[in-house]
Amino acid sequence: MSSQNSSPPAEKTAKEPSRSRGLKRVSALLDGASAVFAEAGYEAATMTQIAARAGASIGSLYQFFPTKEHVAAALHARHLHALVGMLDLLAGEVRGQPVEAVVDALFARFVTYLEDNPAFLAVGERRSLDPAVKKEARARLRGRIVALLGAVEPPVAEARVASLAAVILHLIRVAALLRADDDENVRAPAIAELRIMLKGHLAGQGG
Amino acid sequence: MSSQNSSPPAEKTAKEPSRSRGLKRVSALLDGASAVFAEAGYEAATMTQIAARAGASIGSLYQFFPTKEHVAAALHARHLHALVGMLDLLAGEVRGQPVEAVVDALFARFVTYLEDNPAFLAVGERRSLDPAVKKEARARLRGRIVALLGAVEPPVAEARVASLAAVILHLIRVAALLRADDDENVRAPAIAELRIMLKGHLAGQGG
DNA sequence: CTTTTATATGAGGATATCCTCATGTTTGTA
DNA sequence: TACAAACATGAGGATATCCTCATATAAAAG
Repeated sequence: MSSQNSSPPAEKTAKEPSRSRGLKRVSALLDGASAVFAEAGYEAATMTQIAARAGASIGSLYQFFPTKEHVAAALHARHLHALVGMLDLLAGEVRGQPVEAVVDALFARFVTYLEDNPAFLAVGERRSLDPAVKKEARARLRGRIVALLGAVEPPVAEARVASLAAVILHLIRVAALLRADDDENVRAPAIAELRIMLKGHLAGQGG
Repeated sequence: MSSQNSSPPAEKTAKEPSRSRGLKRVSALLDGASAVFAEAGYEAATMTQIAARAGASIGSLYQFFPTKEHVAAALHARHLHALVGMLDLLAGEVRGQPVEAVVDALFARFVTYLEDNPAFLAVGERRSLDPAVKKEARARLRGRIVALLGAVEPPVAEARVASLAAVILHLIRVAALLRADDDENVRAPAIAELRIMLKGHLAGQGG
């Protein structure tokens, strides 16, 4: 019924660049894709736009990414890698600090990242994304939040760490999306309310 | 750059049905659109699929909806109307009850509605939706939640009703989306955590 | 019954997108 | 330098979607 879908199949394999020129090209192509996906969303983005934005020809784009799906997948992986790295770095910085401080820092950085890289949400929530991949991505991020909560002093009740991490991850997305949804009059108090609520909840658990 | 977009323009006007046969047809067409949008999302849905699903010809579809955008707009309006009606009904039922009960009932019905009508989220979050329309829709729904919170006993602090409503509306969406995102092991505890958090927050405000 | 208006239908025009491919250019290497 | 392999390029084929339109039927009006 549809032309360019592929959940289980997608037989084509991406060709990896081997020379330095190819590496730069791929990077530029992903940057271009990032811009286009952010502006138009995954489905409305066109391969021609992406190539143009990267200063490359359409043929060059297809040399490395045999499908638009492959572009999105590569971008998704790239951002996931960056995010995980960021969270690991953060874990080192805040080890031993109280929950409130840790969650504050986590919120601040994560939300900033999502705002600065809207393409991540665009490719991370596209309809064609394999649900298994999506779940695994979420699980990875949750895992890092669990690690953050596990190194907090005084410690959080072990039993609730997992569900807390899930809730926090969702709230972060809400906070990021909230900026676009409502206008300033609604948004600022709502974000404040969100933080107060979460902090109150955390205070009740920990100590 | 793109073929079927229209944020400000969209000059074409939809023709309203005047005979009973036309009314039925429009209803059937919207039902078909609902099913297709829910399964494929707005962008991947095709007018041919919608017409087929409604048991109508493609020409008949275009008779009443000159554009796919018009179909989505009509569906959006229809669901908004239904939701507002539901919330008004609920307001009558829970008047004078404590916050916790009201919020529980609100969550239950709203989330159920969103789960039963996934097309509403599909058309409500499509990229081509005019931001002004989106904001207005959110404002309408927030307004009804404000009304609900205003008729609670004992009363909630007036100053926070607005931001509470905004937060609740977002949490409802999270709860609805959460079902699809994570698997049962994560999801159930996360929803429980969300409710506990919100209730704790409300208890702290009200009495 | 006749006329007029609303509704029904599906082939096909216009367009846009994904992707291929034959050919040319650069880069690394022997 | 000479050769091979990686990379670059853009015209155009295949396809799919949106939407139009000429024509046909049902239903209300006169």
